[in-house]
Amino acid sequence: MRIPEFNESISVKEAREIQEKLRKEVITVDSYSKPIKNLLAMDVSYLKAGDELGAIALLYSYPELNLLEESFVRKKSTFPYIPGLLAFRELPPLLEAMKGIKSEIDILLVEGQGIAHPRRFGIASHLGVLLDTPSIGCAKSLLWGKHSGVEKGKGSYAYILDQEEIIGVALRTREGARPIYVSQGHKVSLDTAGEIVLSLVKTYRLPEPLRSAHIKSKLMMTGMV
DNA sequence: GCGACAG
DNA sequence: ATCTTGTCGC
Repeated sequence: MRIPEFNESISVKEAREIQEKLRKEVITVDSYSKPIKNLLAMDVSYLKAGDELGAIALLYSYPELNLLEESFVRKKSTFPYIPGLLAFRELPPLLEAMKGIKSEIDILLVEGQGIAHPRRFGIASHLGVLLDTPSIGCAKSLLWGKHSGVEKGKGSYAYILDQEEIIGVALRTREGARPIYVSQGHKVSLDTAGEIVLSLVKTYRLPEPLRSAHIKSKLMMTGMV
């Protein structure tokens, strides 16, 4: 898979303009032909002190979830964390990590929002559009929109709304745990995104691939491995 | 001005 | 995101 260049020296204003321009490319209906046979889980970890980011990409077979490939890179941060502009901070290292993955990728699972974003262009949508690959956004907390209460049982959900528009789902993946926030990244419908995420949940709140990515990137970053 | 605010 | 042990609750 060819990885595009990413302009890392832009202003906050330009970043928002890029989102407004690229949001037009997002496709929010299922738009892939071949069955999904693998999935790339991606996450970024930090160190308490310092300005380095550690990005990891784990390729799993789907739906068996056997780890097929793994790539990790460290990179200096070039953009601050600003709500709504997370992609400009984390995409550079994530794209770098993807260069270490040899196989063709069927779908991307990204830590963060898809279209559940003020400009409908969270990091998962951004990555999906740049690579023209189906992607799903999966976040641990809400950035944009409102939702009603979610029933107690696993699999229950409530739509995330911005006015009248549905921009994602608050999905209960485990009883007694707060819901997670799933939204279309690119080329997948909300239904499909929710179904895939739920199929990846085993024992914990987070889907297994993202949970592993969290743990592994943290270990790599702290030099524990 | 006030409140909200992915990682 | 990150700093951190025990502890309350199902």
